[in-house]
Amino acid sequence: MNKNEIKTKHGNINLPAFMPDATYGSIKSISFKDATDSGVKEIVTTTMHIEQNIGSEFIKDFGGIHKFFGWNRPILTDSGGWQVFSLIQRTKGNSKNFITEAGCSFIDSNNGQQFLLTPESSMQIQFNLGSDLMTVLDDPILGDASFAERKECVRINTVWAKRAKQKYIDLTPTLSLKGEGDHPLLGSVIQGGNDYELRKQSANELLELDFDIYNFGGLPLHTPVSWKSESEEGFFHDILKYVSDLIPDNKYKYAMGVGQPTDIAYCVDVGWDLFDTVLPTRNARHGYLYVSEGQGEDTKRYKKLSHDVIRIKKELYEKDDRPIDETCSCEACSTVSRAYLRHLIRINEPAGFRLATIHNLTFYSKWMEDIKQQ
RNA sequence: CGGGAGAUGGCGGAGUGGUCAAUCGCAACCGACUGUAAAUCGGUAAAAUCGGAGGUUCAAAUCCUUCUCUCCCGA
Repeated sequence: MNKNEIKTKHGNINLPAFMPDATYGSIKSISFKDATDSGVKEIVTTTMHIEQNIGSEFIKDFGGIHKFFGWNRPILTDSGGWQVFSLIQRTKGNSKNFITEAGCSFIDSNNGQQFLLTPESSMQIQFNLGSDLMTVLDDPILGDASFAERKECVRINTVWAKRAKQKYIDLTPTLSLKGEGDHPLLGSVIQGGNDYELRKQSANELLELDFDIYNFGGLPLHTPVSWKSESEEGFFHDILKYVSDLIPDNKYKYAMGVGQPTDIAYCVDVGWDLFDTVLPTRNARHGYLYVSEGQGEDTKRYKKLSHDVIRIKKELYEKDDRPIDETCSCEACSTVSRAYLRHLIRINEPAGFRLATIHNLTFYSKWMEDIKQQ
């Protein structure tokens, strides 16, 4: 096994790798051609959104998710666990959205029907799509949930992982006959919130089940008390190193939802191979751009790596005729001024979102190259 | 010319006798964003004595008179 790359039917993934999120089947505001031009080599998409909005049976009949997207590079599918978790978090009090050991039960907002997502059905959906890297249905929990809640989530999470793995084996008859690259790889998600012992328990239980990829799950979001506010970046970094150390080096390690460029650099340092986050794309739409050091406002550092940040909507850039980043050759930097991009984004013009997204993804691509050079 | 409606902060627009030196939204400025409820969310600042004049009242942006202007309908 070569830890520098992952073999898939749709090409090899060079590690470490950053994969932008194509949540509803699209990297928001750009085309896959734009993504390719920005250096994107692999993407993440979410099974739940595809299942609910298009239907994986349809995708299967159509010829698979790669054909449907017009993207023939690797695709990692998320299980839907996080999406349901997110749904439950934001509809607290709605007794129709809940999790039991059977699976995730929730109201499909598209048709009002009760929907049950199980470890088995999530796996089936991902096979229907023809994913390259799959994720077992997991049971996320916020870092600041009660210990009892987190413990129960870890228990269910392991039960589900076991069931998902069995389903995966059932659907992969040639599994024992061929090697990596001939069948999709399967990842499970380590949970446990902000408790080291629970993380260790979760990791150990999942390691017994022998997955190809081990994911760090449950980066807390949208909570009044998140890890960030409870403690400084130190804890965030510490637990990612701690969990990475629990996973043998012959396994691929995927830090879900990470993160800021400097956090990715840190995580690579402590052993993580795969990353995905919404930050470069969402921030682009909000006018938050990543640039080389010396080109912007605040400087962010990790060891020898550093970069600046620009909040393009600020008055400061009103008359700025320079490119976003003078050292960047992306479409945005080679065609428009900061002043013009500022104008486009301030009036919510899709063309502005597109250029900003192209720039940020180009930055992330370069950043991953810089990390490899370290 | 007749009939009707209206005039409130940069803009839109609440408010029809006291609790209105005036709600709210937009625009402005600043922040946040981490397996996307996110072209979203939060904060800050600033700005109107409520078209002009007169009157009623203890009290009016709110009622009355009149003037100015705008819009709609009909000649």
